Amino acid sequence: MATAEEVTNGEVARAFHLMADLLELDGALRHRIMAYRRAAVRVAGEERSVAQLARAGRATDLADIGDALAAKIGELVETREIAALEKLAARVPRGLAAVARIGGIGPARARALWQEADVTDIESLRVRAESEEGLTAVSGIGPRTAESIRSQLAGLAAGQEPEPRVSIGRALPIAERLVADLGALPFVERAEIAGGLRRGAPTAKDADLAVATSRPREVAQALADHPTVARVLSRGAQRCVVETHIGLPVELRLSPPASFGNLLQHLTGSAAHNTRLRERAAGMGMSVSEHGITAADGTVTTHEDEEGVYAALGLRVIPPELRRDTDEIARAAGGGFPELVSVADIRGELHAHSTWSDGEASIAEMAAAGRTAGLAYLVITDHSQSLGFAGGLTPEQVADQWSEIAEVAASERRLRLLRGTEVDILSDGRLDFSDELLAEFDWVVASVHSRLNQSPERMTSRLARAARHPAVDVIGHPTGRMHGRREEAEIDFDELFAAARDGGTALEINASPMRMDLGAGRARAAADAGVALTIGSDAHSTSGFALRRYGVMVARAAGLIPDQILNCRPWDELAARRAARLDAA
DNA sequence: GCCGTTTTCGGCCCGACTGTTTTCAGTCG
Repeated sequence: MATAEEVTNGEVARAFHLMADLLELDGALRHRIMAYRRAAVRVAGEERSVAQLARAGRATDLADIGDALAAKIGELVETREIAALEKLAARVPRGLAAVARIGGIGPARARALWQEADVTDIESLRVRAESEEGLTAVSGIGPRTAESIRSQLAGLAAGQEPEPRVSIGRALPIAERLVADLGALPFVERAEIAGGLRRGAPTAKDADLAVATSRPREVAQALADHPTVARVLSRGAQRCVVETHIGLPVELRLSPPASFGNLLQHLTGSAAHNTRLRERAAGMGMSVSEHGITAADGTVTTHEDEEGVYAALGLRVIPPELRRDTDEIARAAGGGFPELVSVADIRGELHAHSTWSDGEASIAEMAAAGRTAGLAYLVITDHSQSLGFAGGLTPEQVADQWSEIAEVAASERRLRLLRGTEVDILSDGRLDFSDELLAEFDWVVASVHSRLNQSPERMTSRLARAARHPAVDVIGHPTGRMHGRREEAEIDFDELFAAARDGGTALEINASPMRMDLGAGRARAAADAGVALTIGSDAHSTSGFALRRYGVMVARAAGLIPDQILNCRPWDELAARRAARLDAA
């Protein structure tokens, strides 16, 4: 188990990313920079403590970590510093990396701005851009680039950095509408969403679309003319980039139907996955691109579907959610993958709200919507009393609510309607209802909603205590993260997983796209630790059950099968599980 | 800086588009 003082994998990864950024701005050799980036991704994706591996002298067990980087990890672990990084940071201005991230600048032009115009950060760039000599005196920057930089600076608040990311919950529906409309064009053979949205990444920088057609210019025109599109950013024979009215960039790539599989594979990525795939291909004397696979003798083979692309490289097709450069290529070369969980596998809903607390629909309306969504059972889990701002229920209100649930349940023939609660986990780990009341619910979700910035020790013991409670069936949105708003709470996950496993309590994959919490990496680790998982839509309206799909994306990215998700099982099994735990207590 | 179906040196993933350096480097994905 990691101690609180140990250097985390995230800190090692950040140091390597920073090193790569600074080396790039310093004009270092490209492949040396790539080595740092690659190592950073590797470390960030590692489930074990890299610091402890380093202490054991085994850091080079990790791919992409050689003697030099292992020594730097060791240095960071022992001294909290890397001398080479400090030296570089003293030479290269810290703010230059932000300059390089402005569209159209990049490391080479940032370096030129620094060397030729003394630009060291966004503010000095702003000063220079407004000065008399301007930006065009700097090599590599002409009038067009200078104007683009000025307009980006104008839209940038002081101190703010570029590159906003959009939640998948906002981006995916737009991408689906565009794909449906483009796919309906008579000269379009196929249209698919690709990129991070297809891989189920929680946030997206843009939406990537792949279209098979013999008339690419007309498809690009149709995209440019689409009512959701505000303006065209870039346009060529095979690619068209637009910006939608909500500010989401959309990249459309076009290919003939014969090589659509190659394009879809390429555009789905991830970048790291594609890099690995191409390395494998190179080892086999082949070369992979969006246009096809080139053999050693120069002949190019194209593929209508992704299956063909992977088969040509001796691989089984890899579910998009797993294409993250972890171990998926090795697995695809071996036995392949089990059938991952899908929305159709989910039998019931274990986390939903009504107007009794902060939901928008009545219990009857939620029941009807749940039935329409194909649920066999639905647990109403409104908030508990201390959550005042969300209309939490007192024990008296709970009794009244049970009467209403009984009434609605009596008229529901196909849907089993159940009495649940999302009980608040108080700051010391006690629960917001008495043990006696909690034991009477059909299902209990316990969640943290306040004081998320407690020390790691307190937060861990708080969650672990709730997880050991015999009446708690699942911990809701365990880390509290919300994309773009707050990071996950600092928790000792080994300890939480142990408490959940020993207590027979599940951890939730909360499907709300703003949360998607647990995330894929944590969910995988939980499952590996023997912890059961649930997928909870956290529906606050009748349309909320549709959010299940985001939770399914997380579960698939974690490599989970239906057996590992509790609400893929019939209700009677869950009820028996709960009864056994209450009996044992 | 890493690594070995090119095996301890010499490679390292591929291509579209843009603007500028007038023949191509840089950026981006």
